[in-house]
Amino acid sequence: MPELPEVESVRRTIQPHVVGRRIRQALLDRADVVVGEASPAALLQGARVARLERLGKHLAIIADDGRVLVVHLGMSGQLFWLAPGGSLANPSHVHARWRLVDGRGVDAGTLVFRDPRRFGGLWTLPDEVALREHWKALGPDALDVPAAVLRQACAKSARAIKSVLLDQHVLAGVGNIYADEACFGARIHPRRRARTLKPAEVEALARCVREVLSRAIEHRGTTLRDFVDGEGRAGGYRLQHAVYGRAGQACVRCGVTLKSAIVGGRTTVWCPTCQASRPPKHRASR
DNA sequence: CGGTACGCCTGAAGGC
DNA sequence: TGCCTTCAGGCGTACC
Repeated sequence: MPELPEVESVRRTIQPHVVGRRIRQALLDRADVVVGEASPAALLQGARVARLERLGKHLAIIADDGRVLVVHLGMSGQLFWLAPGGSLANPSHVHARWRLVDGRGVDAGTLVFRDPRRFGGLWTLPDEVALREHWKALGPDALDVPAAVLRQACAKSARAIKSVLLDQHVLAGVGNIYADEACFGARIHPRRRARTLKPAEVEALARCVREVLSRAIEHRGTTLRDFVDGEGRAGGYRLQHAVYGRAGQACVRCGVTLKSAIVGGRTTVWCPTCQASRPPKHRASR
C-alpha cells in the first residue's frame, strides 16, 4: 500500500511527463472520488502543470494559475502516466484521467488515477493558501523528520510507540509497513509506551524511520499487490522487509520466530528477542 | 487521553 | 470447481 516511499516514487516518475505540460482535458469517471469542487476547471483542465509537491503520503499537483489538485492513493491507488497511444493494462477502476499536451499542443500522453478500493481520493483546492491549510494537520515529512519532533511527541504520551509513528499529525508518511520496519531497525518493541523511550532510543528510531524510507525510495517503493509507480512499474522493495509480512518466519538478525499481534488496530510483526524491551504489564507494587 | 470498533471498498486467499 | 468467509488497510468518526 502506498506510503511515503511509494508516493515519492510516483512523484519522481510522473514528474518529467507532467510538469510543463498543459492539461487539455480532465475526465472524471467517478465523481465521488473528488473532495471539493469536481468541475473540469477544478480538476486543472486548461492549466499548465507548474510543479509537483509531496508531503507524507499526499501528492499535490500545482498548476501555473495557482490551482491545486491533491492526490491521496489510499491503499490501492495508482497514479501513472501513459504515453501517447498507450493503453491501460487494466482499465477497471479508473476514476480520473488528464489528457496532456506539450507547448505546441501535441499529444503528450495521459495521466491516470486508478483506485480499486477507493480509499484514496482527489482534493481540489483553489490555491496554495488552501493547500497549506489542507496540510496544516500533517506533521513534518517523515523522510527528514528531526529527532526533536519525535522526542516531543513521545515525551508525555502513553500511547504505543507504533501508534505515534502511524499518527500523521506527528509525522507524515509512515504507514504500517515502515512503522514495523523502523521499530525493528531500532530494536524497539512496537507496543512500548512512547514516554518510556530513552532519548537515545528515540534518536535511533528517528534515524531508522529516515533510513528505511530512503532505502525504500531507492528501490522505488514496496509493491504488495497493486502499487505501481508513475510509469506503471512495480516497486522492488518487498524482498528487503525484515519483519512486515514475515510473522512466523525467522528473524533475519537472531533467527527467533517473529511474532504477530494487533497494535494500534494494525497487524504488527516484531522479533520477541531483538525487540524485547516491553513496559511492565502491571505497575510496580513497591 | 487513548484504545477500540466501524465504515468505506475490492480482490486475494483459505475453508469446506 | 465453486461459493462463502475472512482479511488487508488509511483515515475519519463515534464511543467507552
